[in-house]
Amino acid sequence: MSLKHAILVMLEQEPSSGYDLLRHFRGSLGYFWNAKHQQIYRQLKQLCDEQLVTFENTSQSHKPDKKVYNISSKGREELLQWLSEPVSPNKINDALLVKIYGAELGDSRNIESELERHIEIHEKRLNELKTIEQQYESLPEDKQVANRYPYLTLRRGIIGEEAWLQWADEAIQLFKK
Amino acid sequence: MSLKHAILVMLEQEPSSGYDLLRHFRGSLGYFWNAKHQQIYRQLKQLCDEQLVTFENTSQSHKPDKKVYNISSKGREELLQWLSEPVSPNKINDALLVKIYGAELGDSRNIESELERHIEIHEKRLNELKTIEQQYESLPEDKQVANRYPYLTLRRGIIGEEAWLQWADEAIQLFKK
DNA sequence: CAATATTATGCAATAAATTGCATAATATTG
DNA sequence: CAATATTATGCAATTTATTGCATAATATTG
Repeated sequence: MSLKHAILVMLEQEPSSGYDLLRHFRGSLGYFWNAKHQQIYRQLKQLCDEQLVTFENTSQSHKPDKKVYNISSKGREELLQWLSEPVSPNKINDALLVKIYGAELGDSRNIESELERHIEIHEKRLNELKTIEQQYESLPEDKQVANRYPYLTLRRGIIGEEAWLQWADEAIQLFKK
Repeated sequence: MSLKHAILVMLEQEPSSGYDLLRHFRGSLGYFWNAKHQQIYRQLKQLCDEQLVTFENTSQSHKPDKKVYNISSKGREELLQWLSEPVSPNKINDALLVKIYGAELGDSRNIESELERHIEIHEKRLNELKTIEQQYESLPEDKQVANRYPYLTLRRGIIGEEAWLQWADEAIQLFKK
């Protein structure tokens, strides 16, 4: 499980509320980790129990109160430990590919339109990522250097989405035959 | 959950035992669905309970008995139904990227060697997939046409792995700086 | 001939993720 | 001004996935 560590990595960068983390997961970091708000809030509570994070109640004007979480020194230790351990490569469980695998059975036009729907989603995603990349490229060099590792994860997203779309092109051509 | 449907899709192609399915998942199909043997056996039992599959006990000479599962007509219905429903795009939860995101904190040489370890795994995987592709390409045309949809999923694997390695190249260059 | 790998199956416990439910204030759009 | 979206939080139940344990026969390699 790395939701724990994904959260710690983010808190290390800056103190955040559960909602901040959620947006982070949905936005720029969503191309490498996904989590629902229920999962995040629960995980934050657990991290509190394990004393890996602390929090402060912050009242906001005209908005509900929020809890701003900070990584603790114990949390930083845990994170460093985890960073030094090997992780296993990503497992792919891709329902769309299961469908395509079985396309002979079903209505291939239906599956084709499903594929087109996915293409739109991936194109949108790629555009979002490229926008973030442009923002990165317009940063002064020192800030680019400071963010080179997070930038690498962005590159993974871009290269991954481009490859996905390249594959989808091949797929569509086969469906059109 | 699509393990259910992944199994049904495979049983639709040919009757298999739990162990056959496991090898299928580990081998040619592993690039789009992963499952442990415990999960497969349990799922097969559930599919039996739901009457989506049937099975026959087959005794083998010099080997333990096995149960060969068949998709039932009810199972085929269920599968067709599922094929017509939309699925949501794949969620990516990539622990390696979490690590790279946080590489500034940890020992970057450590993370670099971790990356190299992953590169070897992905290179091996790509070679396996390309071997399968060559086998496909040497099939007579009618068989190629018959397997064009499963072939598409193979293409997804190849394009995906190539893109991964392309990204890893970029990443290694940055670590070497 | 001993160790290891492969074929073959499964239960039980735990961990993780998803889904449903629940609240509540402000902001925005039509 | 009503509807919808956004900000903000969380519990409970269910579903899925992983890990540990367990067995047992044959095949292969050193």
